[in-house]
Amino acid sequence: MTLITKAPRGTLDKLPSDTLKCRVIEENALNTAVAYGYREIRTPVFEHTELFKRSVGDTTDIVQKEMYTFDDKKGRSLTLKPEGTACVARAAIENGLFNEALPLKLCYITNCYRYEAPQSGRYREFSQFGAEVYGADTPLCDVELIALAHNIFEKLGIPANAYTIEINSIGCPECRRLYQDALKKYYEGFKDKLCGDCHERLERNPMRLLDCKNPHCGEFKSNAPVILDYNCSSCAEFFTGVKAGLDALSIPYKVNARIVRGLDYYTNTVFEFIYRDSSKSTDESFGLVFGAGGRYNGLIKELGGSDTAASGFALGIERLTTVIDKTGVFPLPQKPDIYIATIGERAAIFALKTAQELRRREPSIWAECDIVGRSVKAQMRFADKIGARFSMVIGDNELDNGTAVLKNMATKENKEIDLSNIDSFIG
RNA sequence: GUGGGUAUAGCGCAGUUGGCUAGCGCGCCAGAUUGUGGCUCUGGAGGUCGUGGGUUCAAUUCCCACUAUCCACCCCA
Repeated sequence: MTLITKAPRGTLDKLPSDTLKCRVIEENALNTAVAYGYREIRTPVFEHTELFKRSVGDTTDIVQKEMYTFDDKKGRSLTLKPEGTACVARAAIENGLFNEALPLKLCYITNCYRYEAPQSGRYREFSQFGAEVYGADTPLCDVELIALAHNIFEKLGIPANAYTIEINSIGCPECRRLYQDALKKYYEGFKDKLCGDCHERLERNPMRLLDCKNPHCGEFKSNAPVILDYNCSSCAEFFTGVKAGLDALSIPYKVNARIVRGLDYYTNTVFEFIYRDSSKSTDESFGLVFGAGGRYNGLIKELGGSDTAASGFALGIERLTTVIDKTGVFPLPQKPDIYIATIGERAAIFALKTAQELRRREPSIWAECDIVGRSVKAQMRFADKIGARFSMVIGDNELDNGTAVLKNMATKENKEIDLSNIDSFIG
């Protein structure tokens, strides 16, 4: 299999059984968000490259090596969106949405693109559900966001013990600067004992030192400075408020001081939803992050809007699908209500008309009939294969008599019905 | 980007110490006195044995490269 019959690396065909799962997740997330006052927004798949450099951060891996960037025919540099938050922020600023009643709550489902090495649960094209709140700089706002996610998981049937909500506060930019300095100073003491990756982290992104998986470097973690100790009094108070709010709603969470987000724009609250397969490993570090988010108060101003607080999260649809496959139960796919088997041209036309009429009367009725001219036997076999609940055979006899036999495929019960009265088909 | 595994029909797999028309299971299509499903039986369609080179009389099998895929790292939803 080569060339044109192979999907590009890192992409995924969503086959009928997959799209069904995606729809369950998407409809659930969207409908649940509505109950919290979120309204859906859709933005372009590509944006000016500069948007992501400014928002995600020039030094992040996403911007430095993972973006699908190209020049259009007029030489403008465009980039396929690597995440949703920056795009929504841009659209909100551009369209003056902050002039509406605040807080402004927006949600979206969108595909994202990152040029990374594909791996389990990681694709170059993936989709996210996201929710963002603007103009609410309070712990309760963050609590409500986490509550929304929690509610979505609950409605999807994911058991509460299958995942953890892990929260942390990385403070305001001032707290973080102090902390990073302290962390750097601490690790510089062991510089010659660190692994190669950690040497780079020390320079580029010191907070990443804490989740190095090299056991050698791990030895230094326990005594390393903890970011929560460096939160200033107002940031600490904010974080206390978040915890109190979650407690009040009886939403279980764990404080995990090692959570740092990869994107530059986060401030204060950060959190992750992590699936932990207990049968696979007892190691704390093992887990699939299927959703994450936090507060990003600086972003709107950074992009040229007025100073507006913001907070939000994103869920990975594909990752959520694997979590539900392992823990929850997807509803069974729908089956046809009736299959009309036919003999001869006259009956085929009659069946086509009848099926059409049934579907017009009752759009939820799924009616099928033969369109490939197969034998009655083959038609019945097909009806069975697709799981039709009822079947009937129409031939010249039935057309002349005006009656036919409706068969319940499961119980084999037969019932005579009047072909001239289409209502007798229903029920 | 780094390291390791894999690559034979739609799916899951055999196989050849290099050699006749490359097999099996499932699935798909059709038939079993011609107007009826699930079981059974029979038949059928479907494969450039990932791609390109090399060694050889001969390569799906050996060697090399490339590509894809999976796993781990980096990073992340």
